[in-house]
This record gives sequence, C-alpha cells and structure tokens, in this order.
Amino acid sequence: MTVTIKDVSKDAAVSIKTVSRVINNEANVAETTKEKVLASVKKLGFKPNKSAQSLRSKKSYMLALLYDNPNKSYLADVQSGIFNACKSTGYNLVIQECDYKSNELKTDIVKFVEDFRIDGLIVTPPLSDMEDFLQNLDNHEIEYSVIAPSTMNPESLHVSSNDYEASYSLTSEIIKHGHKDIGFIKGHPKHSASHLRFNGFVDAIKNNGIESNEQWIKQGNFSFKSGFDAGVEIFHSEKIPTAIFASNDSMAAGIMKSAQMKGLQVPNDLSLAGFDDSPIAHQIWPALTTVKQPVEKMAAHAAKILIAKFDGLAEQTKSKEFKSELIVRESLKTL
Amino acid sequence: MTVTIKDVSKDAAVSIKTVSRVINNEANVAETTKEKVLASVKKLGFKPNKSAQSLRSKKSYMLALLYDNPNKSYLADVQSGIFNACKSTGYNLVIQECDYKSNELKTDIVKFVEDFRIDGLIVTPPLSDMEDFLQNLDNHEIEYSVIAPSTMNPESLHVSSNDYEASYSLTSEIIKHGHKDIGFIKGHPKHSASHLRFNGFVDAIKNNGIESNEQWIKQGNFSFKSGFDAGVEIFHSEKIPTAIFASNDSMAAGIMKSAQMKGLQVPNDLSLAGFDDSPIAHQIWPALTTVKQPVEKMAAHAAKILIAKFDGLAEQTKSKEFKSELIVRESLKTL
DNA sequence: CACCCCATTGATATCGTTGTCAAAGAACAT
DNA sequence: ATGTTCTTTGACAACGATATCAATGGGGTG
Repeated sequence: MTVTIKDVSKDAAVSIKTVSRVINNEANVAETTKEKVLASVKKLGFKPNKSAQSLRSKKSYMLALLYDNPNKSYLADVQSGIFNACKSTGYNLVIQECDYKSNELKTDIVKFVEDFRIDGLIVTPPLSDMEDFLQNLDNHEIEYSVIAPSTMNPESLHVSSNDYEASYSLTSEIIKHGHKDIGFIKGHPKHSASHLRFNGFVDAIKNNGIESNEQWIKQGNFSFKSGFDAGVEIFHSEKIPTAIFASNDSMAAGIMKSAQMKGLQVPNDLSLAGFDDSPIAHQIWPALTTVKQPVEKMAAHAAKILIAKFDGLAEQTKSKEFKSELIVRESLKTL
Repeated sequence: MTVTIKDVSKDAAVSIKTVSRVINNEANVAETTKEKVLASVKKLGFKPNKSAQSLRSKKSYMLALLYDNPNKSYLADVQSGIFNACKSTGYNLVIQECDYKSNELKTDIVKFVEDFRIDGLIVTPPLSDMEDFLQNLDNHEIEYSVIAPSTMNPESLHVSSNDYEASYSLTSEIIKHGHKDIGFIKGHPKHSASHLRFNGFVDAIKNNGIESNEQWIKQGNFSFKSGFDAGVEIFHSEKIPTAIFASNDSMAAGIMKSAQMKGLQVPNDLSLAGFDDSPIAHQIWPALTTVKQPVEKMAAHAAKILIAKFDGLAEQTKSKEFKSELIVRESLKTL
C-alpha cells in the first residue's frame, strides 16, 4: 500500500541501506547512484516513515516550545514562526506551558523531555531569563534554543532583538515631538526585556538633557491591569506628564483606559507609546505608537538553528540579533 | 538505559505480549497478572515508546488542528483546550494553517494527513462550515471532530455552542436597557455562526415588536476594519441608532473607533455590544458588553470525543452543545 | 473419566527504518 | 604484480512495540 524504502531499493536496484544513505544525505554515495535513487524516490512518491526513523535513530523529530506568557498574540506569532521553520524539515512542534514560579519546574521539564523524547527545546521569556533553568538543561545535555535571553551565552543558541536601541529611539522620537515630561511604565521585572527597555528610556532622557521624574515611573508587569493601575496613580500626581511610554501595548491600553476615565483625551491631553505592536495597538483609538519586533522571524530562526545543529549543518547554526521597527501612530502628538 | 517492555516482562515474570496487553487495557488478562504487571510498570517507571507503538500499530498518535482564522486569541484558546485534553492520553497535536479559499485545499489536506499519518483532524470555522470539505474527508475515511459546524450531521463528531440563543438574549438585554434603534453588524458570511447570530438578533427584535432599520444593518467579516467601515457608514445616516450589536468584539472595537472619531461618546451617545469576549473586550474603554463562549472547553471536548473514538470508548463519544454566558459591561447604557 | 471449550499466556514474526561491519572494487604506491 | 588504502555498497541485526497463532490449563459436560 504505502511505499517503503524497500520498494525504492527494488526500483532503483540498490540495497535499502543505500537508499537510506541517499535520503539522509550521507557522504560516500556515488553521484550516479544518488541520482538513480532520487529518481525512484520521486517516481514512487516515497516518504520515510517517521516512526520507523524515530525508533531506530532514537530521535523523536519533535521540538517543544516552552512558554509561560499570557500574551496570546505573542505566542501565536512565535508558534507560527516555528511551524514555518519546521515545515520542510520533518520536525514537529509540541507546545508546553510551564509555570516559571514552580519549584518543580526544572525537574518537570527534564521529565517532560525524557518522557516524550523531545529532541530540543525552544525557550521563551521569562524562562529564557532564568539562568539556573538553562544551566540545568545544560547539565542534562538537553538541546535548546533561546529567544531573547538576558545574558547571551555565546555557547548556546539564541536569537535576540535590539530592545535597548528600539526603546532609545522611541524615547528620542517622543522627545522630538516636543515632550519633556515623560512617564514610563516598567515591564515584568523577571523579563530581561523590561530592563533593556527601561535602560534605553533612561539613557535617551539623560542624553537629551531631560530630568526624569520618579513619580512618573511606575512598576508594571506587562498586564493591562498593571498599566491601568499605574495610570491611576500617575494621574493622582499634582502634575501629570505630557507623554507616557509603557513597556508594552497592553499596559499602554490600560493607561489609555485610566486616562479616558479621568477625562483626559489621548493624544491631546496625553501622548502614549507602547511596545510590541500587538493587535490591540491598532484596535483602539487613537492607535498606539509602538515598536514592532519581528517575532515570527525570530522564532523561525530559533527553530532553524536548532534543527541545523541536529542535522550537523554547523554553518547555519548562527545566533542572531533582529532589528525592531518604530511605528508612529496617532497616540503620539507634537506639542 | 531506558526501560522497555522487555524489562517489565522480566521483572513481572510474564511474556512481553502480556505486558502489552495490560498497558493497552486488552480483555482476557487475569486480574492477578494485571496487578503484577502494573506493579512492575510503576516500579521501573516504564513508559511505552511512542515510535515503536506507532510503527507497529500504524497509528501516529497525532491529531491536527485545522484552521483558517486570523483571530489569535480564539486560536490560542482552542489549542490550549486541545492540549489539555491530549495531556494524559498519549496523543499529540500539530497545527496546520489552511486557506479555505484555495482550490487545492481538499487534496492538500488529504495529502497532509497521509504524509504525516495524522490519526484525526479537529476542524474549526470556517472550514467546519464547508460541507464538501467534510464530505471529502468522509470519502477518504479520515476521522475528524468539528467545532461549531453549520449542519450538525448526527453521524459525525462535533461540538457546538448556542449562538442563536445567546444572540437572542443579548439582543433582548439591549432592548431591556431601553433601546429601540439598534444596528447590527453581520459577521463573515462563510461562518455559520454569523447567520445564527444574525437570526437571533432579528427574532429578538421582531418578538419585541421593534422595527428594524435596514440602513443600520451592515455586512462585516469579523475584522476590526470591517467594523470600522460599517461604523463610518452608519454614522453617515441621517438618523443614527442608539445601540449597535456587532457579531464579534473586533468589529465592535472598530465601531468604537469610528464613533470616537466622529465625536460620539460610548456609551452616552451610543451603546455597543460585541460577541466572543476576546481580550480586546476589556482592554478598551468602556469595556464591551459581550457573550463569552467556553471555547477552551469546547475544543477540549472536540479532542476528547475524537480520542475516545480511537480508543473505542464509544460511550464517551458524544457530541455536545455548550452554553454561552452573557457579560454585561460599561459599553451598554440604560436609556 | 474422557472430552471439549474458553480464558489466559507466550514464542515468534513483523512494522520500516538506521547501525554495524564486512566485502568488493577502484586508485595508487611499491 | 602485489600490497595498501579509500570509496562505495550490501547483508543482516536491531530499535521497541503489537499481531498472529498456537499452547496451556481449568472448568463444565456427557
């Protein structure tokens, strides 16, 4: 019924081992033999049986995406990138939600990898920022690729984005629009991106000779509610800023809500900026000025370098930094 | 290193076939033998090797989620439900995006199922509404479970929600708040839910003795932009409604944007209602009155009944209708 | 007591690949 | 011509489960 390696070997008049060599791109196969086999493969429409390969070679051909991140749109983009990268490689993806606060996290994940014989992990923030977690994977010789890690271990596979620079230039953009009184909402403290974005903001402020007002700098956690709460606090101050930069769009939306409830008009009374370009950024009015990271591409690259490592394509196993893009929309007004 | 069925058989002093019988819950194993084997399984921490099972039994233990839906939050909920249902079953999920407009869709999917030896599909709207597509799966003897199908074939596995009733009661709620001039934005015409929601609206209007105004009824497609455009059109009318019910939250948000741009205040000048309770519903201000479907539970059930069918647990293979929940928030004002 | 039946169990083949290892042949040096 | 090395190839075992089918033994029947 289905075509097996045996059928191909008969058709090409070679041994099954030779067919195996060809489909696995092994060295030391004569060029003519290779062509003959590939012709038969194509002619018969042969597709290797994953289960048999997996059983014999002790590889599962499965990657797992580890996440603990409530941002569904981020997650969807990451997934979609990985799926695209996997598409033609024979690897598959399973998704594993974790609890980064759990005590058993480390052992749970090791168990998960062993139980399902996962070949490699793709680790997203905030797990990617937990050094002891990554160290534990190393100890157990579990392969992984990290998205946006805090410390770029040159040994390990990772993709990163220029959060600091992006935040610096968004802040500069706000300043260029004439703002001097600028508030900032920090992201979740366990995410390294939070600190990078904050540092970019602080440095841009400083380098432009602007005083920062501690009262307008609030700790958030990337959630809509934390943005809302921060907004409420800020609007209680005697003087309120003319612009607020939130470390992500959800929090910016939260601030917009609290502003509107307070009777403040965005952007006339208050300019706003977010980060991420999540769907919400253009589903509210006025639409948010923000920074778009190529999340999908980053995730795809993370998967690609992991797979390349498995397949021994060393030259393609390069970590990489991706550039973000500034998106200026109506929420930012020139004073 | 890893524990195999052989190790268990030795430990329990039975044949490997008997161990296999026990772990597959086959009939005709003496109770004492079963206990002995289970004890050894537990003691050694035996986990059957998926690849070996798969190779021999010709099952892949993989389900695929088919979707063509830009709504990331819906998708995330569906996935999450399915993953939970799969968790303890040994089944895994792969995600496959499709293009419902493609001519090759039918053959592509059959090829996909055969190439990857997918055991069963979970089909979401709008694919679930394409009868010829489902018919084609039947013809190829591909197993599937459908989420929110338009025609409930009692033969096939499906989960549905009470869209009509929910829309009817949300409309009634709007009327109860004193509204008589009510607009409606229809959803994507290829989704059966669109028609159910519209019918619920129409019937509620009628049964409450209210005239409907054709000018206030617009065709949308579930996208933010289509809601925005519909809003722009409606607000061009000489008389504008006091409330608009959009078939989903994205469109309601779009209307809110167009209202705000027109200088209309929600809910003072215009009440709004959406559908789905997507994240946007409470990330804008005022928060949207809407209907929440138990998407995650529905998806979990869809997966569960599919797996139950594979495992021959006929009694658990029951299609089911889920009830939605009305969520009244600030966007709806009493006149 | 002999017989058959049915529940229980096991020996062995099998799924479709890759791994091991040895053989065959080509190429080159002596 | 012979030996040595290297490239190319294939026969067969092995991965870890399930499937087939026959063997075993206890219980019921005549």
